[in-house]
Amino acid sequence: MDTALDRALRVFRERGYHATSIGDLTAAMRLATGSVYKAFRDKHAVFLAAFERYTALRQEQTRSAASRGSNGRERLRHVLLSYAEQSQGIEGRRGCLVVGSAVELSALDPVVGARVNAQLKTNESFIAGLIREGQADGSIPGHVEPDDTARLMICITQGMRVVGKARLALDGERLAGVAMKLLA
Amino acid sequence: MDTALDRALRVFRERGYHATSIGDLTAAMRLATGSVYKAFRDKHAVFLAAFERYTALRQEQTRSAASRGSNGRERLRHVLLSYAEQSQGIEGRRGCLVVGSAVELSALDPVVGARVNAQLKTNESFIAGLIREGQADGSIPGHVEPDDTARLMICITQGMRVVGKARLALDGERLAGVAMKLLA
DNA sequence: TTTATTCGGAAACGATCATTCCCTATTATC
DNA sequence: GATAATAGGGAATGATCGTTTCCGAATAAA
Repeated sequence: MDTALDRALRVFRERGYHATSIGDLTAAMRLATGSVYKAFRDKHAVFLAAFERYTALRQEQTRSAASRGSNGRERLRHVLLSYAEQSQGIEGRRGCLVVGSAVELSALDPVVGARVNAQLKTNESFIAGLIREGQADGSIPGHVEPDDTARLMICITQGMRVVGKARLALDGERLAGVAMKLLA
Repeated sequence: MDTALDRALRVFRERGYHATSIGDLTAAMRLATGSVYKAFRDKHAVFLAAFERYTALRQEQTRSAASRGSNGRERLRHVLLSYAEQSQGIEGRRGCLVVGSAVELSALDPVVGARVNAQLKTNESFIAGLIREGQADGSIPGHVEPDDTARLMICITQGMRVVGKARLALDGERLAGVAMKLLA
């Protein structure tokens, strides 16, 4: 079941919602039409389940990246590096389901829109938390505005996914290096 | 003709490519089905024409915003402010056709993919040019890396459009203020 | 072994899609 | 003033969409 969802996830990431047909879905999931509709109410429900799984997986990856740092500043740097890496190459071309949903569905589908909005806010407050950690442990100056900086960093990470989809190279070390100026 | 294209443009920005039917298009353009197919080869051609018009219009807006600054640094600040403003409110929810095309079509449609890629590179070198101007006129320190900084700023601007679609508020002055640290 | 029950597969359904065709005005030409 | 040419409007068309329904196989219960 989770493996089938992972396969659906991949198709949605590559093709978006509207461009993936049930045929694409069944081919990727190695399931027949009837079986998909036995497991899910409709295409929208498959998408929502895939979205939920994606955010859970990505959240885990991001926390794991953060944990590689020894203080707030370093944790933040590793988060940026992780985003840059994920946005590049074959994984980058596959795309981010949150960004894809924000652009393709946020304005048309209130349910998806709410989930995208919630996910962005979660990510943002996670970053703001890392900034405050850094200020507490002395690795980030106290005059840095956590909320504004976090929102800008969300723009950076989401922007990386867009740029990565368009096949522009993203040198994680250099980009993260420049971005760390925001913590000066 | 240009007004019809503007109307088509708006629909594509709001709904993306796959979710806009010919019916949506004819309703927005106030034209019958046959008339649309007399003016354009197919839906894809309408989209390409709308895309071209959009990038021309946006480029003009961005250059105009840049011209409001008196030196390289200030020009860059006005560009960021312009992007933040465009990404907000009703205009932000309408979305950016470049970002939308990058996410929805870049991987599926080579023609659109190439245009998106070219547009991003144009924007990026415009920003890099402003940075170099600033370094020449003394408003930006010489140790700033123009290319890396420009690429990161492209991530910021594209990210703003994503965040704006998801209805997160973007305070232009504050965001631009934080982003200007990248020029320190 | 027999009988339910569950699960996956494939054909069939109406709806909607992009596209084409034909008709009707309107303009320009002779 | 008649006629050719063109531009726009709307119905018809085949294809594809999401969804439903029905059928067969496999498993568990009796």
